[in-house]
Formats: sequence, C-alpha cells, structure tokens
Amino acid sequence: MSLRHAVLGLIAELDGASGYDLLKMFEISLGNVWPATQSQLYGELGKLTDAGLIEVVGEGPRGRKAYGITEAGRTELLRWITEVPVKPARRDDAMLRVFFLGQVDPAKAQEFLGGQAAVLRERTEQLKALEGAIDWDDDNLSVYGRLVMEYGRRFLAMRGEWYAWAAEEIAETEPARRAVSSPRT
Amino acid sequence: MSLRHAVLGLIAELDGASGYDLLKMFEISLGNVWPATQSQLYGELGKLTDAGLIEVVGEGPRGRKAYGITEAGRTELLRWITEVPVKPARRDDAMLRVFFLGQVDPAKAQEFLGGQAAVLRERTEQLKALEGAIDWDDDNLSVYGRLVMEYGRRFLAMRGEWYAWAAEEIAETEPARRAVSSPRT
DNA sequence: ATGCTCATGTAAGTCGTTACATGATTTC
DNA sequence: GAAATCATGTAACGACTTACATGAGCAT
Repeated sequence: MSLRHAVLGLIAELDGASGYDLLKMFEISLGNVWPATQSQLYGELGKLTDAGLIEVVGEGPRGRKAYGITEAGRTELLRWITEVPVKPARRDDAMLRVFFLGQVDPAKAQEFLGGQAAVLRERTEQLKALEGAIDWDDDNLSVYGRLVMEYGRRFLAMRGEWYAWAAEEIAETEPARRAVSSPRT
Repeated sequence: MSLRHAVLGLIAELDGASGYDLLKMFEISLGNVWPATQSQLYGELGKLTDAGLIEVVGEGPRGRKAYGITEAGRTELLRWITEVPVKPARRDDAMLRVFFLGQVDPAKAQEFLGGQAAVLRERTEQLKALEGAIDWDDDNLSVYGRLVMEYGRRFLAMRGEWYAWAAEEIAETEPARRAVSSPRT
C-alpha cells in the first residue's frame, strides 16, 4: 500500500499540485525510490479522494484538478511514517541471476558481472547529471531528497565494489572447481 | 517475469526437486533475493510445464511430483542470465519515507532513523545466523549463494552507515531551518 | 490414534504495467 | 495552423498476496 502514501506525501509537500504535476515529480525524483505510472497515479488520486485523505482544492484549464491534503490525510501520513513497519525491499533481479551463475560457463559469468558494473557506472553518471539539473533549495523535498540521493550514490558505489570483488572471487575459485568435476549441477 | 526464471534456475540446480522442496529453498535462501509464495510457486510450475521448459521426471508418495529442466528450459535459462537486460530494483519503502521526513518533527525523524538502524542490526544478526546454519558445500548454490550473502552483508553495513550519517545531517541542519520558518511545506 | 510434516492445489482481491483513448491550451 | 505540452481517464492483462481447502504418509 505504499503508492498510496507516496502520493499522499507528495501532495503534502506540493500543495495544490495536479495529477500531471505529481507525475513529473515521480519521473524526475520520487520515482527513483518508488515508481508510478500515469495510470496508477490517476487511479490512486481517485481512491485517496474517496477515502477523504486528499481533496480537490481548485480547478484549472484543460480539466486540471489541484489537490490538497486533508486533516485526515495528514494524520494518516504521519501515522504511516512513524508507526507502520517498513517493508524491506527484497527482490533483486541482478542477485537472482548471480545465484544461478554456476549454470553458465565462467567466461559468460565474468561477462555478466562486467556488464552489470558498466550499467552501474552509467547509472552513476545519470545520478550526477540529475544532481546537477535540480536547483537545490531549502525546502523539504530538496533537503531530504539530497539525503536520498546520497544514499543512491553510496548504493551504486557499494554495488560496484561488490561486482569487482565477486569477479575476482569467481576467477580464483572456478578453475579449481572445474578441474575437479564438470559439468556442475 | 523473473519468478519464472527463479523457479527454472532452482530446478536446474536441484534436479528432481518437488514444489515443496523448491518452496523450502525459497524460504531459507533464494527468497532473500526473490520471494515466492506457495500459491505462486505451484502456479508457475504448471505454466513452466505447459511451456515445455520443465517436466515431471518422477512421482513420489503423497502426490509428490519431481521436476527436471528440459533442453528448452536450459536454453531459456542461459538466455535469460546472459541476454535479458537486468531490471534495476527501484522500490524502497524506507527511502520513500525519508523523502517525507520533513513532514514529521525532527525528534520523530531521528526516532525513525534510529529505529531503522536497529532493524538493520537485527537483520545482520539473522544473516550471521543463517550463514552459520547452512552447511556450505562446493556445489553451485553454495558457491554463488555465498557471494550473494556477502552482498547482503555489505548492503546492510552500507545502509547502517547511511542511517548514522543521515541522522547527523538532520541534527545539524534542522535547528537552523526551523529557526528561519515553520512549519515547512 | 494423534499430531506433524509433506504435498498440492484453487479463489478472491490488490497492485502494477502497457496500451488505448481523448481533448484543451499554449507556443512558434 | 501545426506541433508540443498539458491533462485526465479506461481497459486488459499479468504478478503478487492472503486465505481457503484437502489429503497422504510418518513418527511416537
């Protein structure tokens, strides 16, 4: 149920935003920790309105609806942040493949790790570019967004080091294993 | 579509395993990077069989079905590992909340960060316990499982450091911000 | 014979993705 | 006036979760 709170939180920060405005925020910033599609977003806005957590506070050109958070919404947001247990992120496509890397030959395995490391470097560049593109202010989203961005930086760095380490580890142990018996199951 | 490949990969590693056997593996090991429920698993086994990627290679007591990977399945597994682009894991419940931490008062924010750090320490203990409980062998799942486990260790450590850093960061900047204007939006 | 573990399956509902569909307003 | 952007919504399908349902075999 976190999309609900992602939307609720964004509306709390950006009072009077439209679905379209929120979508842009998901695309450039929030979406890095919680992606949402347009279709999901508009659906959620409807549900949040029905639940009385947000309300339409104004209308503009082209059918634009400006949303604001209600008292009930603010209460729910605070409750969620401070009281609802955090769900640890588990699914990791890359690590899932690493689990099965023994199924491919060592050269392909190394290629996989190298490729992932390259993807990581690219993403690091993108992060830097994003950091430069945002005009950092003193508001909440800037201050806390910067913290999250630093997390992203560290995450990518950590993963990069791990890829290098894992590649070395495999290079050291695989020749010995293959020498003993093959194929491996 | 990664659950499909998680199941396929497990069957490749554990030839002749039943749905029940696979479920145990998801619970103790694979589930840390790709969780699956019983209901999902049995459904996927049916679909994989229909698709000809796995087959029933034997039956046992209590309706037990032993599965094996087919040639088509092995081909598909290798293709997935080496050729299908990895989907980066994006959703992160904890970081989503950090984004909105400016909405709660600084004491609560610190409490949140401290709480998360504690959860992390607990998970680190669990990981150590798991590492001790598994009898590490020389087979694929052991060798590559160990690599993934080391990733988990580094991940938890990195996050722990980040929580400490973020707490300090907020402690330093929030008093100044609150002094200028409040409440913040 | 009672309870535990092994073993498989179905159903209902929510969440997420991709694609479709439409139209108003602004900008050049 | 053509193109880009703003703006909202729906439909279909697949993935995931939770709960329900059943029963065989094993151990004590």
